[in-house]
Amino acid sequence: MPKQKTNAKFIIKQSLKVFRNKGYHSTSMADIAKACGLLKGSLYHYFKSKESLMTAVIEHLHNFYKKEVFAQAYDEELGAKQKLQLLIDISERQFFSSESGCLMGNLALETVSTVPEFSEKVKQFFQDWMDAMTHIFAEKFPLAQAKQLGRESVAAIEGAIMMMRLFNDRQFLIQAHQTILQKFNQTPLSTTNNNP
Amino acid sequence: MPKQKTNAKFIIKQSLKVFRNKGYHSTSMADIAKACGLLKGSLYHYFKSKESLMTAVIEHLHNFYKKEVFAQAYDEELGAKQKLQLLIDISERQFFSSESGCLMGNLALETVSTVPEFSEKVKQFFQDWMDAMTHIFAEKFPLAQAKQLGRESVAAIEGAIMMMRLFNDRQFLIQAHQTILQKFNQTPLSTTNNNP
Amino acid sequence: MPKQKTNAKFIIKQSLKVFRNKGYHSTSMADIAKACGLLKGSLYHYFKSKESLMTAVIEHLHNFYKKEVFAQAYDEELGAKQKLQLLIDISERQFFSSESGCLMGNLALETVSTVPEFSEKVKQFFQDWMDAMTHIFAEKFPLAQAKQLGRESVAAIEGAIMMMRLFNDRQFLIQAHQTILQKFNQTPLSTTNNNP
Amino acid sequence: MPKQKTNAKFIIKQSLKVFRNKGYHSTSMADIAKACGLLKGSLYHYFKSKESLMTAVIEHLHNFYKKEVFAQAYDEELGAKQKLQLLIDISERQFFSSESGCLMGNLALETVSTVPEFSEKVKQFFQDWMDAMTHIFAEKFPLAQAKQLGRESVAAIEGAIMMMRLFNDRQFLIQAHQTILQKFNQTPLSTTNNNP
DNA sequence: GATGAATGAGACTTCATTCAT
DNA sequence: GATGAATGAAGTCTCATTCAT
Repeated sequence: MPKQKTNAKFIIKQSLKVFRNKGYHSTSMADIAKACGLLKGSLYHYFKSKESLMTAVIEHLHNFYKKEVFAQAYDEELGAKQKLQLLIDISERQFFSSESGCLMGNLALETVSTVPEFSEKVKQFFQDWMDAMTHIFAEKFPLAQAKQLGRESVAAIEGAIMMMRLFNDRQFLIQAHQTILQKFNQTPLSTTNNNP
Repeated sequence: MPKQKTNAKFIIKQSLKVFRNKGYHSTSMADIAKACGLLKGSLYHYFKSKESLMTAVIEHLHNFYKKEVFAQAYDEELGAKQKLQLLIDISERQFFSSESGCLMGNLALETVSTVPEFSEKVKQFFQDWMDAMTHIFAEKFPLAQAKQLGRESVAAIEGAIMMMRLFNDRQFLIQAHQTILQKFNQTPLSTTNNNP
Repeated sequence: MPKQKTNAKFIIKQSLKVFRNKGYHSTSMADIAKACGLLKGSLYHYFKSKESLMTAVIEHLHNFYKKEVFAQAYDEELGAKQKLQLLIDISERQFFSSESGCLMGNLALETVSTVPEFSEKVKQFFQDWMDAMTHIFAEKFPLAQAKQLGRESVAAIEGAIMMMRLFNDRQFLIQAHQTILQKFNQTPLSTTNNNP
Repeated sequence: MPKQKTNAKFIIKQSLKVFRNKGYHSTSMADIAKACGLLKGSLYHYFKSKESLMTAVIEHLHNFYKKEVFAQAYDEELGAKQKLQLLIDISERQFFSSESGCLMGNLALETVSTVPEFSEKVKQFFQDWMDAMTHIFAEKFPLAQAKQLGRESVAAIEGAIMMMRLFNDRQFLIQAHQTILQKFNQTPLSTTNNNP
């Protein structure tokens, strides 16, 4: 039975929820402290600033996705279609489990012009995600097309999450995922396609 | 002879730029004042609060899109495909002209959980946009499918704008628009099997 | 038919009402302008500052009381008791006609330590009032006692007006006035009172 | 070993002095902070707003009077006259010790039309005071008359404090108290004619 | 390690006052 | 004389951060 003692990991996990829900600027250190059952001052034993806490949260989340989600794309025991389905299932579960959308997407829009340090990390996250998708599509499609599909898929998912949250309607994300699967099932663009 | 003094419209236009770039919470009234060549206090001659200024900005932008963009979808002198192309061209020009993405999308994520008043207005904006897209698709596709396509198109565009801004790469939006056009050219799902 | 045109007198009269109701510090120039049907800036054609406007209001009210109220105390065609009754009747009517108590009393408490210029004028007002009461009592009582009664009467009336306003109960003032009349009807303190 | 740090009680006591002297609206949080040896922001650790601080001050003062002053009226080991004398002595000492009059009276006039929340509390204070006076008078006078005397006494004291402060002359309050004692020594109005 | 008092910069907002029109 | 835009100082309040206990 693990003791639920306060430590950096616990603070990160609680912060993640608060940041994802309220955004970076609207979240106060007091909000986070409350979510952790601490007082404001205590947070500074673990993180030297709000910004460094946010950075830790970003990295935690990025690592989580790398291990739990993107890694599936490189599990060569599975077929491409299986992998795609798996990625979609896992991330759908993630985004459904919180009502607050995607922290990385939220951050992308909120801090791109105010906290460039975050942008770099958020870009890396999305790059990894697009690479994973590209890798899957590349098993069936030419690389250039696979890249397009990877980029487009991630963008479509993020757009869908935005609309899902705004309208409180999960159908947006479900639909986006279905469309991605359909695209995978399309015939690749053949570069040479003039048969009788 | 044009009036010289600052007026509400000018403040709205300047605010739009600042809000779109920095977000709502990170933009101070001093930022806006500077962008308008005024001092903080002077803004309160025109808007009684930061929130009411933001509301005016939202409404201004919504009206602009209604008149200049969405209206094209209902111009029955044009064919559906022409209309779709027109919508895409106009909004692409809009989103390219600012480096800051889409204010409505930014707001959607930033304020959905902190300023519900804005969310309502942002929702109306996206609903109008989706309706316009749906109206175009409905000329070729069954209504249910047209609705899906309308929702998906708007979501995809917003996702693409997010990525475009983050990666500073217009290709995301261009690609999203191309995909929408391709979808329009697809064969509709036939709801009726064509047996004798 | 006198034209109700804006002039200093009109502004003074409107200001009096607003100041009496809201107090000096809580009344803004915009409040006064609205009560006069003007805009803020226009007030400065008539008074160079809020303080000078307040001063004019004090002087106006002081003059009004001198002429319409205190003067009765020196109308030697009337008997002392008649004069007292008259003073009471007139001032009761004044204080009943507004729901906002006594401007001078309000000012006395609100600005005594923040705007000494007002205090001096307010003191003169109350001094004139006490002198008038003293003058009446002096027709029946020895001067020292008359002075006491004059001071006490004015104080009691002001206290009653305070309570009247707070509790919205005119009985306080009515009762204070009755008590003053009773005091007048008492036998004077005889300085030599050792009769068998 | 007494705690060293500032605490809410200390802030309340310092605030009381400042509010009583300058009034509610003219007192800034910076004024209070200075009186407490703090900076503005620090006050908000103890009170969430200026209004809630003022409320705490009112309640503190009300409780003080209930325990230290009004309670004397209900100490049935004393005779009515003794009690009256005691009440007067204690409150006289209070009002002499500050040069700023009576906070409750000041507030009554300043905030009756601008901060209704305060008015309610101020009314309760004066009601308790009048009840205490009434209780004493009722030991000698019929209840209706005792009520009148109670109301009138409190009103007269407040009026006297106003004049005392304005003219910087303690004689006003001394005189008011003497008059109250004299009234107590009067013969009650007999409600029953004493015929056989 | 945890507290919570204290800080000080900066946010939104109000308002008396000025001045060009 | 009247306007209302503009000012700038000052007010209330928030918050990331520090630090003695």
